[in-house]
Amino acid sequence: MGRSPCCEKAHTNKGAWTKEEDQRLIGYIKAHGEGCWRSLPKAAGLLRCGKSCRLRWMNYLRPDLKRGNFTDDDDELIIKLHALLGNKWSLIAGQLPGRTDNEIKNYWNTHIKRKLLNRGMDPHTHRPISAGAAASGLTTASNAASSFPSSPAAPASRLPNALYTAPTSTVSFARPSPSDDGHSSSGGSSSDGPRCPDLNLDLDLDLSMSLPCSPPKTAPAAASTLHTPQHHHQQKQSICLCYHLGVSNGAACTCKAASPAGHRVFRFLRPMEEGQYI
DNA sequence: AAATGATTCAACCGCACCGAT
DNA sequence: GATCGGTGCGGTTGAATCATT
Repeated sequence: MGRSPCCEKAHTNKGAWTKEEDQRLIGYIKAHGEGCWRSLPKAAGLLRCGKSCRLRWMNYLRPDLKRGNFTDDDDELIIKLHALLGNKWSLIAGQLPGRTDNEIKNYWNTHIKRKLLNRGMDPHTHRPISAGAAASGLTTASNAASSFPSSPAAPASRLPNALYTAPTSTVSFARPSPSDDGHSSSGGSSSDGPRCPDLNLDLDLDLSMSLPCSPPKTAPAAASTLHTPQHHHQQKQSICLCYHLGVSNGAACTCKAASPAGHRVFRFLRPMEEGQYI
């Protein structure tokens, strides 16, 4: 029973890649393109699992990867996107051209978590740490934050509730007060009342603004017939999230980057809630 | 200079999903 | 509708590197 393993483990290398392996992989993909990772190792003469090849290529060898430090702007964007999407690293990475999900995940765990903690924010909920447990009378948005995905099983469709259920076309998150930039746990935002008091963010989602990228033409029709989405692979039932985020145009929106295999039409998607229309 | 602890990040693992059959 | 193979994602691990004593 069960599935056959993705590769014959007894005959595959593991661990760090050598330069020779890298060159083989690069050479093969340059010649034949990505795709069919399962058969790639054999075709390329690599004693590696297909998944390992894919990971190496995606996270390290791809020519369009941006190496080097994250800027403060990157940090803030990641924080905002994490507040909206939770641990959906691939979606977050979709908004940071040249960055990989793995890189962002690592960066989050090693840097941004600490940064938020230093601000007195809970990196999971994006709420002030001391006020978090005591918070009551939560708004929709703060409910969304409190249900954030530390739970691996949390369906993606449940995550960005702040977006999904926002009663108006604009969702505003409280801006952290200057005094928060330290150890303040009083959290100026906690007294902001109904305006998403616990999400210490500065993220305005004005859906009435001029849209940076058009929603996919096929999405509305598909979305109109969808049922409850259960996962994040929703190209048939999704719209471009850039569209809703109001991400600046051009490079930031990588929605239209299709994978060589043509699986992904839009790279940055969010599932539609039932009954929701564009 | 050596030992120890902390941090970083590439890589692995298991699972879930999609498309094909 | 059920099953299977391929792929992608998120969580975790562990070796390498850095900082401190």
